[in-house]
Amino acid sequence: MNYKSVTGTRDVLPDEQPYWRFIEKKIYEITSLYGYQRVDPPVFEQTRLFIRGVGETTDIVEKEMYTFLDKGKNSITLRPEFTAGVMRLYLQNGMHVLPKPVKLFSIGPIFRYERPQAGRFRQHTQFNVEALGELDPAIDLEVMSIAWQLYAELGFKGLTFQLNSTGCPECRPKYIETLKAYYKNHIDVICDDCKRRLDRNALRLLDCKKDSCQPVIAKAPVISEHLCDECRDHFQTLQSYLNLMGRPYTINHKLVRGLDYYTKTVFEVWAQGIGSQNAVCGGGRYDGLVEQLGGQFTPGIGFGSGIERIILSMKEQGIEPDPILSPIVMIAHSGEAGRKKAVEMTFKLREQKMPTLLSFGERSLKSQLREANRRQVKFVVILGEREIGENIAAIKDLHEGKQVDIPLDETIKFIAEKVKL
RNA sequence: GUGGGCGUAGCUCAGUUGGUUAGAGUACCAGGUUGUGGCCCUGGAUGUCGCGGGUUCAAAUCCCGUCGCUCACCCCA
Repeated sequence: MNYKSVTGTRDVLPDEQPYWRFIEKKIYEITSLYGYQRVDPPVFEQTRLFIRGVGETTDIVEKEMYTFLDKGKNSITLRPEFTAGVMRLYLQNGMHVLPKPVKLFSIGPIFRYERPQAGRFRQHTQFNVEALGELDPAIDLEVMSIAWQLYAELGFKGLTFQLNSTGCPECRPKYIETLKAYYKNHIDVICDDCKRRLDRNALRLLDCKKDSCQPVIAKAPVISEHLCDECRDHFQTLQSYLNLMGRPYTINHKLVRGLDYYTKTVFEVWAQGIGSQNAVCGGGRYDGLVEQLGGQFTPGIGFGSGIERIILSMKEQGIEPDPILSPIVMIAHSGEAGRKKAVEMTFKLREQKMPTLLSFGERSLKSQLREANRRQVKFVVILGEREIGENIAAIKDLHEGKQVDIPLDETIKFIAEKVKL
């Protein structure tokens, strides 16, 4: 084999397409139900947008971006997430004059240079939702509900949100100091990774999976008990809304997200069947981001959901997507006149929106029938010497195993009626 | 970036302590029906045994290197 797909990328073959269609269809239905409009920012942006938007010290920016110089010597980066690009799109196109909240969604590929594993790829596809300009926790509920309803309508069972609040620039730094102080008293028992986290990204200390660190995490100060009044109110109101709607959720004190811009609400939806990953969906509130990128203060909340992970999880749970319609008629033929008639009839049937296949070349009727069977069509129209001579078509129903002769000029009508049934 | 497992036919895999022309299932093609699919029967085609080097009379098998895939860690959808 001379050429292979690049590490961490994958081919989506016909067998998997029904999943994609099914999911996309549900996304369109639900976003329009909630009043979200689609936007498509470009796949690449100026590198500095992501550095500023995602955060200089995040893993994504430090080691996972596909960054290159184009021929004009501009530093370009394939998007490692949607939010920064959507914020840029919002500002550049003056969308801040629209009635708030501005509610947007996107679907498209995301690129991160990571080691691939089950449920993780270097190119994956995200369904992304953003709501801008609204502080009311009801918008948090709305955004979370989009994710919820999508998975519910796809057929997922036993859904639960993982929920936490990461505070705001007011209360979070104070909490981080408290957390650091606590950890410094236990520095002799924590793992090397955690020692590094203590300096660089203290919130991630809580997410360590090493057994030896668990006792320390268990007794660590909890952020929800260190929130400022505003953040605590927001968090409590959101919980009351979730209770009202009967949406199950688990307060997860260890849930911190890897991007710098999150404030207040952070959440994930977990699923089975995606290897050691568990999130099909992750998101939260980012009230300072638009300002950070040069706009006016504009609160926002959103999430990203990985479609490949949704599909893996659907397969795991045995959820079948709606099938894609395949051709139901095939035209077989023999002899010069039959062949001509077959070409003509194929295209006429397609003009009538009848999904039709033409048998190509000069082959035995047996081999044409075999192909028809393999392609799972229901009807085969046979146009051979006998049929042409008698000005008829033989129509064989492969499911029933029955065959009838129909006058040539009535065959299209005959099939059209059969197919309707 | 770190660690484990694995690279044999289009696909899924077998290949015993190194030993003749490397196998099975499935898919594919043909015949069994000189105009009729599926099921069944018979036959056929298909491989640089990932790549490079080494050990040996002899390597798919052992050793080294390399590339790739995969799972996990970090992190994330």
